[in-house]
Amino acid sequence: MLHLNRKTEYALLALEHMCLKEKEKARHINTREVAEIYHIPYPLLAKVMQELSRRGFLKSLYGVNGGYVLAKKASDITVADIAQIFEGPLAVAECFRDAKITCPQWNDCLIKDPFYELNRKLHELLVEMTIENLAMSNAS
Amino acid sequence: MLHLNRKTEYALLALEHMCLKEKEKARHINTREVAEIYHIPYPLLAKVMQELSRRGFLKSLYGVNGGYVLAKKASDITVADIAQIFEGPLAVAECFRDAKITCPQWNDCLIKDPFYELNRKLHELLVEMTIENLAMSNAS
DNA sequence: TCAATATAAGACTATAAAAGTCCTATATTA
DNA sequence: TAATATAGGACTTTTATAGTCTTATATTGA
Ligand code: SF4
Ligand code: SF4
Repeated sequence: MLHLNRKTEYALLALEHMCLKEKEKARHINTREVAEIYHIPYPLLAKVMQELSRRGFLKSLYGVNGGYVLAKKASDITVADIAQIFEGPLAVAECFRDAKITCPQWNDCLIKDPFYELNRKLHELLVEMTIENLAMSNAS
Repeated sequence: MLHLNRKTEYALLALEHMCLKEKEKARHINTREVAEIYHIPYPLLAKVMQELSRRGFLKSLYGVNGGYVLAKKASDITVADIAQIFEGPLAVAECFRDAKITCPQWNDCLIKDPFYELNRKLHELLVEMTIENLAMSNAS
């Protein structure tokens, strides 16, 4: 239960990899390299990278020696941001996700207030997890 | 993202309802009553109640005036327990769910340690949420 | 110049999980 | 003994996730 999906994981792996290797290699990092190291299906990771680029988290470069670099500081990218892109808004219950309430239980719901609190706390946890923090726990 | 499923919600609604109404009504509470109040499809809620009974959270009584009563103290039933029944073990990433590691990223995974911490903290939050606590926030 | 390389984008398929339905059996009571 | 309520299993529908395929575009370097 409460599973994050693979695209989110692939995105976080790629971003953290770039945070750790970017300066060391002093060049763009391409999708194939990341896919091979972490055994991620290339076409799927490519989609993920494109989405990150479209959303302004990566800057892309075409052609030979092309690839991506981080477009933001690693400390300004959170797991909450990335998960939101690939899985939509954080919502322990569906009534926190949609603006319009469609849940038939809503009027008499006994759990929505405590669940809203849970949602808030969980969001805090995800915001605390920045790419920089993730990278620090794996720095050699 | 990080959605709890409907069966879990239905189970929690039913349990909390029973916690609040059990003493007041001094009798068993049946599935139809709960289904009607909260607008839950009856056959689906029936399944949920049966599962809760099988797992020892409810005691059942057949026949006319039959129904269910709580088999444990409300303070001893947590959201973690109930969600576990209907959605399996808490696992932010799949490698925390299965004993045998099948994830191709595992060896080089840069995120599993921080994710494990997240998983632990999230579990704490769910264990703190007992049926009694839920009921208190809705007591009139 | 042109072949190789790498990103960009959209359509498509397959698989799995969630949600809901249907049917039949069994125990209890008024 | 008819009505009521739990028990259990099979089944269908719907939705979300995961992965694939194809084509187009920009850049580089030989
Ligand atoms: S109103 Fe209650 S039952 Fe409906 S989605 Fe929100 S928390 Fe769940
Ligand atoms: S090893 Fe890493 S990528 Fe694989 S499931 Fe665990 S956290 Fe996710």
